[in-house]
Amino acid sequence: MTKLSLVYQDLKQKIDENVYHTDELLPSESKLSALYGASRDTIRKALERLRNEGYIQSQKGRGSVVINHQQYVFPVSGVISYKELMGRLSLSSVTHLEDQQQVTLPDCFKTLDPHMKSDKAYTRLVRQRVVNDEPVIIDIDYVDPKIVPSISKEVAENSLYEYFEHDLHLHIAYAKKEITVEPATALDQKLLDLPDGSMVAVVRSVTSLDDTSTFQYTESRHRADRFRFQEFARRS
Amino acid sequence: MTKLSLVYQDLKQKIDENVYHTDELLPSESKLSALYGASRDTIRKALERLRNEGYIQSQKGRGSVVINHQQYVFPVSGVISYKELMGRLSLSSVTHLEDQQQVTLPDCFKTLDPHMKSDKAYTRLVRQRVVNDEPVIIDIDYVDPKIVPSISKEVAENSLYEYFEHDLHLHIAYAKKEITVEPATALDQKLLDLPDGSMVAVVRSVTSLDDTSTFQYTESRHRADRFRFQEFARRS
DNA sequence: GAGTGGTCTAGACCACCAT
DNA sequence: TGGTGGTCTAGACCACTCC
Repeated sequence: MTKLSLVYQDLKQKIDENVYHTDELLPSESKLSALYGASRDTIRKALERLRNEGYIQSQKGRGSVVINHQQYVFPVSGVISYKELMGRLSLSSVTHLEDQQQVTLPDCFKTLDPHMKSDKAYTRLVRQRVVNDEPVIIDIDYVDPKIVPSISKEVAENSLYEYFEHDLHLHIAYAKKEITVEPATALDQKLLDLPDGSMVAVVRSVTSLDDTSTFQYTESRHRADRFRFQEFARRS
Repeated sequence: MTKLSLVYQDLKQKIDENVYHTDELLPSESKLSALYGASRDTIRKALERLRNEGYIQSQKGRGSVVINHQQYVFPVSGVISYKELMGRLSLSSVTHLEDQQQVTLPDCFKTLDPHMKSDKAYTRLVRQRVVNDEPVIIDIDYVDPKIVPSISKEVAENSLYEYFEHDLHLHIAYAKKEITVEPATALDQKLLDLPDGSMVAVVRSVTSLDDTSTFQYTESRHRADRFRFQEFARRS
């Protein structure tokens, strides 16, 4: 753990637990510097992260104010696994692996990754996510078999990311995402229990590692009436 | 212009114009430092911005690689005005002011701002956005009249943000946003030319100033078939 | 005038990559 | 082994807010 992350984590936790509450000023940067035994620069880097995530707003000559930040709903941005998200939201859910086979990539990822290879073989997983006995999401993943040679049913029904990072020691770095609204397919209707003519919200992502190699394409199909994405953004 | 933004802007432009192309390494931090006459720390801050926006990926011991970053489509995050966006996409569009009156806030913003005042008067604008002779978005804005006393038809049909920042000297700082998919209302059907039973993608935002005061609530209603949001995200 | 955050600098040490 | 990015420090000056 770096000193930076320690300061960042601690401040975030204290804001979450209302040790510092909304509309209040944090201690000044020099006070935090003394408190944590870190240089002002290190403190400032921690504060910058909190600013970017919507925890605080800094004002020249005054200090850093705690913002009434959102309870998490479903973040658009953030490269986070379904399992991690369920944990943060304190929800429990069940995942069913519906299908696994070798295929080539569908064209629907072309807008996200114009240079994708459409002749290369990928491992395709179809998983259904059930919350409170209701199916709400279908995840269709395409994983590069050169990087991830095999995926067991247990892994698929628990967490791909845990497996990738913990067991395979892959360093997931970033993703490009896209949200659209589309007519439900026959598969959607079957697995999400939808009537004919329904719409679904589709989140497609292309995920890359540290070394910029793209290794996973995901299509996440949500029941439209359960879809709610939230986001914090700063004016640049 | 600070030195930091100069370096950042220049590097960004050079990546956009393929002076540095995809999968290539940027000059090292110490070389950039010499090139721009700036300290390594200033260079690093500029590179960090580029990392966060999906322009580069840095690798310890190697350097910073240019990532094949996305052509802009429609960013989810980012506090950006419709006019600015049309400029970036090189699209031209026409805005019609459909209605303006004093009202109280509707409840639909409660999930974004639980502490909103539902008894306070706001200026409500209804605007229709037309691209290529087709209506694609309805924007419904609620603006705090204590901060923005009046809005002319010219301003409403050009750009609210230009007016807020340029003329009123307001410092727009951040926004919370939410995306949902909802049935089209009668107004949607009329202004977006939609058949009965259609769905629309709705982006609601709550926008705040420098001093953390909330001054604008926006409901942006998109034709579902024209809705495509893109986003870059990093694993934290 | 005292205190605050914003910008910028110069220097140090480390872990990692390439050769 | 030399060069790279990652972390951390100490100090300087500025613009701003608040009293």
